[in-house]
Amino acid sequence: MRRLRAVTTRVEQRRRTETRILTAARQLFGEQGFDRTTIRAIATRAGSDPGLVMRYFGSKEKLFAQAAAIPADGPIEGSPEQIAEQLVAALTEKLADEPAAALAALRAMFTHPEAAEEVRAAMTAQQRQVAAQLSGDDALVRSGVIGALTLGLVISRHLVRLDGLDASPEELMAVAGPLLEKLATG
Amino acid sequence: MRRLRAVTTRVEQRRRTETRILTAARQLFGEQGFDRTTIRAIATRAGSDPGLVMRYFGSKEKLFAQAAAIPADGPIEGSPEQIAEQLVAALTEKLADEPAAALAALRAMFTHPEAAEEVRAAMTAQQRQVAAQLSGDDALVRSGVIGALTLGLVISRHLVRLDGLDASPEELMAVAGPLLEKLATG
DNA sequence: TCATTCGGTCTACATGTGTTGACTGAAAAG
DNA sequence: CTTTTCAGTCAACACATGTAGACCGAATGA
Repeated sequence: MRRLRAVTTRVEQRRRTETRILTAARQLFGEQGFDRTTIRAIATRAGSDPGLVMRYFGSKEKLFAQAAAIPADGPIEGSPEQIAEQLVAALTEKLADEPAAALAALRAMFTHPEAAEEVRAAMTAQQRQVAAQLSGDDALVRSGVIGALTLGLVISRHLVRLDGLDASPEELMAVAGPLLEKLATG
Repeated sequence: MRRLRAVTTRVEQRRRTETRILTAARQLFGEQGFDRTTIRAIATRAGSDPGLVMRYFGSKEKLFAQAAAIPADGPIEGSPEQIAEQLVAALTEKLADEPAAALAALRAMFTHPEAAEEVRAAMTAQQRQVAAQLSGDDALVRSGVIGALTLGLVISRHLVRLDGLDASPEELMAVAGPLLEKLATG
């Protein structure tokens, strides 16, 4: 303990390396999905080694679970008008910049069962909140269409890079916002 | 040639086997995507042999290209109201039953570059037609949102099986139809 | 100063997969 | 009847990948 302070301590070095690996994993999972992303590629991009990746994260599955954890959305509640307002705000944010972890989950959800469950859970949670506050016997369908529209826009912009969706979030919401209002208010 | 007629002729047998393989491939590609679908699994489901699959289709890539070919949509043209009407008709059909080949392409597009190009091409084609007929300087954005909404609904229903989207196509279109009209007419 | 921990590197193994080629038997052709 | 073609089967190969374990050297702690 009575030593000259090392330039970087050991725990800090460990933390940095883990972060580099996790960042590289998020990027690659988001770009290529789960199956096409190899432990070796992650290690290379992180400037590290496949063996370390395994030692630190246990397995490719566990690494993915950590890298593709979707941050929970805030609660949605209030009158239909307030609901619409909150939906617009949430979607605007998702269009501006969706976190890399969420993009990784979205990319992988179509081929990776656990990623599918992750996204389903997140979407279902929001959907139930919305449906509970809406009136009308088609509330469930409308909340479903809200989810589908949200999913479609986020995917089309960040993953598919569809023509016309590379506009600014404001321009997009000028078009999509009224749709959400219509769906929320009936 | 002067023989008793065989129960099934050779060319016919060949055609049948090819069809069984193609059907099995479409199903599996649609259920699990490209990477997780193995030639062996396709052969097994088709009641055939991996070697035959290769001989008949050349490679896994070529088989996928044949299995995941998206049928082209009909032309879309006319006034904004007519455009809306045609969009509603097209989407209703996609919600009722999307062909297995299209589902395979949609499932694989997020991880398989050629599948992505396939879907992009189909969507871009329709999108250009729509954008050309719409008025307003946000025509491109609106056509993009139309595409995103369509994609979101089809994916959410057939691939993600989102809550609330298992309703009948009519119920869904009762909610989504007005959105398309709004997008088309501005 | 000495022993221990631990981040990092390298090698190797087991497994699954696309793909190839040899082989068989029956249908087709003469 | 003889030869040729070809659908179908089987075994094997080359390769990539997840994963485990041995090993090294520096930071750590007494």
